[in-house]
Amino acid sequence: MNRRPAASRNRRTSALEIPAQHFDLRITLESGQAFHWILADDGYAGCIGDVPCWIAQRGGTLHVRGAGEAVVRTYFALDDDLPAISASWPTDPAMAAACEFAWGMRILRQPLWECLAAFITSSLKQVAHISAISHTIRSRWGESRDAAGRTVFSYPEPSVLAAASETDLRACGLGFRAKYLLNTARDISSGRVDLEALRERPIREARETLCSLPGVGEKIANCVLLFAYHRLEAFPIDVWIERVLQRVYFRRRKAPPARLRSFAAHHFGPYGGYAQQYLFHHVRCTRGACLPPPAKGASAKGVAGRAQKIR
DNA sequence: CTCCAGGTTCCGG
DNA sequence: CCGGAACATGGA
Repeated sequence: MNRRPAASRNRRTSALEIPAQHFDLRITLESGQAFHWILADDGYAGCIGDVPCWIAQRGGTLHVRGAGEAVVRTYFALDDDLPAISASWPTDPAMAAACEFAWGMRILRQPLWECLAAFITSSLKQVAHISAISHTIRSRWGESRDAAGRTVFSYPEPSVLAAASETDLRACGLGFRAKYLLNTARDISSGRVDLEALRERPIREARETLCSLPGVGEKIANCVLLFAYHRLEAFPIDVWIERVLQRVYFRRRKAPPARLRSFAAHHFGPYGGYAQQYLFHHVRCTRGACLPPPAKGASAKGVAGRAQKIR
């Protein structure tokens, strides 16, 4: 719906054009980093923090309405040297396949709070569910903005959600995550945790502080460190990445979590977070079909080994 | 109907 | 440190 003639949209001013090499807008916005961008014509509408905007990519050029060049370049990390980053990755077949599959994907620099909040709602949820929850929360408590003719919403401040009731949050489909989001919003708005101050802290300390927030464990902390703080060595291990590590790099489903963590930190290097996101996007899009078959007698409960329904 | 999803927390070996 | 169980919801 909402397909209207071009004349009804705000096109009196020409779009800002930004050259962007080694960049893929669609993959970047649909790889499970941010959850609020909506398809609008041949581009995406959404907010970069408080700034409503519409962005499309045609070849090596970004067409932007509503946001300035600096905001766009920072958010999409166009300053990252992607060829240099990918050159630092290990050269195994799985990594090479993911690199080719997702080439041009950038690690975003998202606003701290909205990234943290989105990932608190992410546990045991599919990406589509996380997006649905994000939109519900934004439309309920955020501020309405116009992005080149599309209505978009900012993410509500911590103080706003801190003043909401757990019942109202649960009504957004949050389930048991409602209490986590509410109590974390309270910790932020009360000042017990200062998200901005963590930018200056060593990654270990920042991770430890993030993990002190209710509903935030190591995985979500690493997602926030990577997708908001742009700590490119942060390596979130979710169910998909765990499968990749076990099946590709260990060849058996036995390595304990601590072993996976230390392996990832040493094997993927200072840009491990980028490598992780390429691997994640590839394995998720192929629903595990890109993984090697399980080692000999491994259980059939893995993705590729899932028994098909009989009849 | 069953299975699973970008996990965290709590609890006993 | 490790593995298990509980925790809600909705789509495939």
